[in-house]
Amino acid sequence: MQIYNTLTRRKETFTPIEPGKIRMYVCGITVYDYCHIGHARVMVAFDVITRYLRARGFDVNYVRNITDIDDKILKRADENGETIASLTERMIDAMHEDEDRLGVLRPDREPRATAHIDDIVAMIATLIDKGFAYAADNGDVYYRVRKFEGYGKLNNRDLDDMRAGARVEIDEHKEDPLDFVLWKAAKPGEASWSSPWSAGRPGWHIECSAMSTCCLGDTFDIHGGGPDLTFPHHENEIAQSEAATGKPYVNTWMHAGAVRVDQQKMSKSLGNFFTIRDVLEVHDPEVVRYLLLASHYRSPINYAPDALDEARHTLSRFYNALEGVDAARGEIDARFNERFVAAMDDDFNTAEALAGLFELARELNRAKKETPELAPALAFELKRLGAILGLFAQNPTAFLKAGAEALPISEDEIQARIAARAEAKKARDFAEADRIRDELAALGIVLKDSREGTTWVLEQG
RNA sequence: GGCUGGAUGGCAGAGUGGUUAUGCAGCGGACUGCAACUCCGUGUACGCCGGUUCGAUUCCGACUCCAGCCUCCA
Repeated sequence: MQIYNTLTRRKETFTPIEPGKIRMYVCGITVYDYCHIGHARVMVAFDVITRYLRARGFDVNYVRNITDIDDKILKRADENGETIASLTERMIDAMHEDEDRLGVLRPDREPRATAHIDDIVAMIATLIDKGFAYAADNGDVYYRVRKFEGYGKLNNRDLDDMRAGARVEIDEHKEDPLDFVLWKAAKPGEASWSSPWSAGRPGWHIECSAMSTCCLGDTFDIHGGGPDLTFPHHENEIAQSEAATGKPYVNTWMHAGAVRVDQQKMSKSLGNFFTIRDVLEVHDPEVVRYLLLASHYRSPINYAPDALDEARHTLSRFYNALEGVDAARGEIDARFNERFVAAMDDDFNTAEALAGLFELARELNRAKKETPELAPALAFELKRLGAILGLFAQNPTAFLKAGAEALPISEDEIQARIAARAEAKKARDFAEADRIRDELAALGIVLKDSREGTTWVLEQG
């Protein structure tokens, strides 16, 4: 199996530290607002990665943290006039609701920063002992970046090339402008925890070092996250953890590609983001999931509402194939599974894996009319492989009729119209039959005739 | 300025040193009363300029353009 490693900037053969077991940490979100499509991409990407690794027989321990204390949280809670706990609990619940709807399985553990203050303080103390950190007289603790030899290795960056302070205020408490904060002394009235240096709160980077090490050990297999975390967040994590433990931190670094809007990165600071819940108001969660999986997890994708309409249309092709077949395990050509596994083994190439599933769907459609006895096994295989991507779990008819509850006409009335059309057809009154069909089509109801009778679906996309 | 990526047919999007990606749309055919669904067939696509090679979209170099990181951001 090959995985692209951000650290080496190439695909590498993946070998777990402990045979058969994979320890994976992914940076989760800071819970001060609703999740947007960029978050959804990371969630879905690592969900599929986890599902596939498990299907491949690995015992995966998947940890994704929750940042529940930081400046943005303090600010937002203050603006809202609510407590930090109230804000973060609301946002954690919302995040869980969003990912459940997207079919994202929960990580095995979701450690929260506020529950690991002791571990964080202990790691900072170790870094001070080893000379990699220092307490300033304002109560802050900083990491001494130039002391760590490998600093910049994840981003191929040289310390002397960095424009220190070019875009950020230089803090006079720092020995070097590039030093970053490990512990932040609280201002009067701010939430704080006691520490040997001051009453304060952890810096952002240290929590991930502390929690990942706590949950997964000094060295683990995979560390993932969004595209904007490589610098400084992950670079700083490496500096903290390797300085503290004296061991390599992570073997494989994985980063998802950005979600763009109008060719610009979707981000909180640009304000050009779509929240997951807003998108799910108008689109089936599986359609959103399909759209994210239709391109490789590392490529940038441009988010556009039209793309979702097309994704719905495309996904309905699979459901059309699955409709009317009772899937059942059976003998099947091994090439479908082989192509799927080969694609996923090659750095989780979901686009190529899906291309293979389209071939399988075509084979299923062919079987449905030519060799019906083969259809159940093909449908089973399609659903089995789809499940590894978290797709095709819905009832096909339900998917194809999704949105029907909003129609101004009931199922019974539609059936009555279909029966009337059948009568007209029988009487060879095609003008009347077409009139009925057009009338239903105006509502988005598409009729599908077959030897077994007429069924209907809602217009797709 | 430094560092990463990317540029593929009408659109989306994989991939490959010489042979079909895939999906949508289009075109032709089958099925159908006509359609829809489905099936069959159908596209001299690889930013630009050089180089390596028997042969490059695929490797190498220059160039142009796009995006990301260098500040909080998934």
